[in-house]
Parts: sequence; C-alpha cells; structure tokens
Amino acid sequence: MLRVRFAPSPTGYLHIGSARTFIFNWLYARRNGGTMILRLDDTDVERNTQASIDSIFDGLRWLDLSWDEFYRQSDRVELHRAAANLILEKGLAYRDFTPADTSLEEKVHDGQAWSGNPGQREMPKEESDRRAGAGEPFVIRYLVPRETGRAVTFSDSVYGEQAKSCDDIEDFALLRSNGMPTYHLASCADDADLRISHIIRGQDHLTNTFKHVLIFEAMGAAVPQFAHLPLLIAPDGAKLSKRKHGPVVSVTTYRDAGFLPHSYVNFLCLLGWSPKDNREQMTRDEIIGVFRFEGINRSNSVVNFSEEDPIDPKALWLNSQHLRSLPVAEILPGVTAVLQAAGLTIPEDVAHFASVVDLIRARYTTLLDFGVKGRPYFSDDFSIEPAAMEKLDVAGARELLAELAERLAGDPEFGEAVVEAHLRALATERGVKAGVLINGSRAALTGQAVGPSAFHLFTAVGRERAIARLRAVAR
RNA sequence: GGCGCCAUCGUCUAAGGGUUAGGACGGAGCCCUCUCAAGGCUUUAAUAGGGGUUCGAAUCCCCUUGGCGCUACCA
Repeated sequence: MLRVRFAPSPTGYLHIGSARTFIFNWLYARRNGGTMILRLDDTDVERNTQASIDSIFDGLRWLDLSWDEFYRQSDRVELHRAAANLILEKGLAYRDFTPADTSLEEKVHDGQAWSGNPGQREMPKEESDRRAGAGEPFVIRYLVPRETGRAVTFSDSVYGEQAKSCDDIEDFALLRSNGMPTYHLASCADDADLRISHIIRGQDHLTNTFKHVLIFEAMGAAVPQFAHLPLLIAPDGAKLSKRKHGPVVSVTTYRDAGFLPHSYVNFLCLLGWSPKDNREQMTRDEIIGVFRFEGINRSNSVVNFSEEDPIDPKALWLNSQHLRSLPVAEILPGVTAVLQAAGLTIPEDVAHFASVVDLIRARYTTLLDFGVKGRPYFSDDFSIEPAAMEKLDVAGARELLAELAERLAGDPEFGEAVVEAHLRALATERGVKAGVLINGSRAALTGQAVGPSAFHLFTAVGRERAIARLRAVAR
C-alpha cells in the first residue's frame, strides 16, 4: 500500500514551495496508484491561524489538486502522548527537568554542539519518577545512544545513502513540559499510525530525518522510504519568504495574475524535476505518466523574479503556451470569470464566444489580458490607442473606411471573404495600398494598432458592430 | 562553531568516463507578413578554483571556495 502525505503547518499563506511539495507527493501517488493524504500539522497552537488554513485549501483547490484522506494533528494529541510515554517506558527517552531556556543564545561548547542538559540523562529512574510524581514540570527527550558509537543511516530516494553519527545528534525533545508533542514526535507518530510509506518533503528536513529514524525505531514502527526535495530559493540565494520577497511566494498571487491552474503546476514541476527528454509544456496526464524520483535534482532551484519582472518569465511563457494550445472549452470558464470581473458581457452564443477567444488567445499571456486587451471584443466601450489613431490619421483613411462601411452595409452577404473582396476592390479603385484599409479597419474595429488578421476581426466583432465602428471613426 | 547537503549558460535543465557540452526561458538579429503575436532560422551565454585517478574527467576521488539546511520545550 503506497501512502504519501502533505503535512503543512497552518502558520502562513500557502507557499509555492509547499505547493510544489504537495504536487510531487500527489504525482507520486497518482502515478503509482497510491493514497494521497492531507494532514494539518497544527501542534503549534500559538501560531496557527484560520486564515492560513483557508489559504491552503483555496490554493490547492485552485490548482485543482485533490487528496483522499484528511487529518488534523491537533485531533490526535493523545496518540502522540502515548507514543512519547511508550518510548519513555522502553527506556529510550528520559525526563529533563531543566527549566526552558528562553534566551536565544546558541548552545556551543568548545566547538562541540550541545547534546543535552547536564545531569538529566544520567538521573536515576527513582529520582525521575519521584520528581515527576511531585508535579515538577519536565520535557521528555530522546536518549540518543551515543555510547554505542553507532551511526543512524537511511537511503534517500533523491540524495542517496545518508549516515550520521549519534555523537552529532542532540537529545531532542519529544514532549514539551506543557504536555504538547513536538513536531518531530507528532509527525512520526502520525506517519506511523497513518501507515505512510513514502515521506516526500523539503530538503530542510534532511538532517531531521536521522532523528525521525530514531523515533520510528523506538516506536517499533517500520521506517518509511524518504525522498527529499531541493528547496526553492530567491535570486539572492535566500530561502523564499513572504516577509523578504513579498507576494511572489504566495500561490494566490499567480491565480490573481491570471494563470491557468495547470500551467502553474507545470511550471512548479519543472523547478527541481525534469522528464529528461527536453519536454517542458506537458499535460497533467503526461506529467503523471513520467514522474519519477530519478528525475529530481539535488540542488536548489531559483525562482527567477526581479523588481521589473515580478513573475518568472518562464512561468509566463508556459502560461501563454497552455493558453493557446488547450482546447478552447477548457479555458472558457477562466476567461468568463475574468470578463465578468472586468464588467464585460459574455456573448450568449457560446460557439461565437469560443471562436472569438480562439482568435485572440494566441496573443495573450494571461487570462487577465482578456479583460484588458480583449475589451473591444466584448464591449462597445473602449478607447482608441495613440498608435491606432495614427493608422486612422493616414491621409484619406477615414473617408475610405466610411466608404467601406457603406459597401458592407449594402451587401446582404457578410464574411471574411466578402469583406476582403470589398476592401481590396476599394483599394484598387482608389489606387491606395490595401494596407491603409486593413490597418485602418483594425484600428477602427478594436482601437488597437496590433491584433489578429483584420478580416477575422470583422466576423469576430459582427456585421452591425463593424459597420457602426467604421462609421464612428469616419467623422 | 559543529554536523549535513549542494555546485553546468543570467534563470530552469540535459549529458553520470569519449558529444563541436544539448534543449528551454530571457536578450539580439533575420525570414514570414495587413499590424502584433505565433512559427521557422541564426546568434548570445556554462562545467566555481586547485590537485589527483585515467589513454581520456562536466562526469570518479581529495582539498579549497561559495551557497543552503539543521543545530529550539518552531515546524
């Protein structure tokens, strides 16, 4: 039974690095027929917020990611305490009665790392039991077997064989003096109880894993397979943080910037993973089909953004590629939402709506473009850009456009071929280049100097509107 | 400080003993063309440094340097 989990702490907004971790777990589960579990690691009561929980759900829902089981660590505290007490009873942990050190000073001893508070490890069981019985507060620490000289080892699916001497592992806490489990204990107890088979998480946990192996062993549980992921970092080399780098770290930023959910998933997958065959733009099923741990890199990936380009240019490019190549029907809901938000009306004729979207989407990079650059296609209320005005101010242009309007109005037939025939005939008669009329038409119909083929524009805008807009510009 | 991890174009990456070190984004240019995109073509740009091993090293080993992580009764 393959079971993986994504276990975020709800202490901030859904981070793009967290989203990527979810995606890699999800990909592994979906590819191998496993179960995807979402678990809120909310044991740090002080820092948890409902806003954060909402943000996690919102972000995952937007990315169209799903899970099969859901848990909250705070509902499972009894299980964690029982695990800590079991380890204590087995003699693999001890009580530490040292008061909590609230200072931030580092515990350094002659070049040696701190390994435990003095006099606690060695305390006789009788004394420990007596003091605990007397109500003295204590923290339960793992009794790291340093005397044995053994090294803790595990094989990581990404980073390979790992080993660390017990001399270099401090007696970490399992249960706090307030009776709440620490992250390490809660996480391992839950992973064991939920029978997690593969733990796929950020590389920042790589060195914590030695502690986790020790906990699994002490609980008598099977040690899961680990796969650590390289971290996502900022161009300055620092870990991405909301405080330092702003909105780029938040998943909602990309939703609000008009990204297609899948294209952002695609982009995230390419950070630290490669299908190794030069493919970049892929459908969801294609990614699921080729996702393997062997394709995951070991070095951190930079999310490339700057003051001038707040969004990674490659993410934007990928979005434009998906925007133009997905079946139109798939992007229609997103376009509709953007148009509604911009106060524009959606054409009632769905086929026509789809054809207009299809005509203009190849020039756009995000969904937001439909509400801005796409305005003339969905509203009569649009302005004429300076560059378009120049096209209209070409000598004779306005008069020619007016004449074109009359010829179209007098012809019961309408269509790209009909428009082209009238336009070219008129240009020939007057001895002007067709370009004057073509560019002028585009300017009159959309207020823009750039855009799709002018003839396609007539059908996109529609007969009556096209004639009206040509006439409007003639004055 | 200790321990661990990492190191290929500006960025994402491929090549895991033998390649003119490949692709993509971005930049520059050309072609196409009714404009703008798209597309096609060309171009720009990399194996951190130093030692080994080897006929041959981006690739294996060592050192240095740099970056990151952990070193909390945070996660």
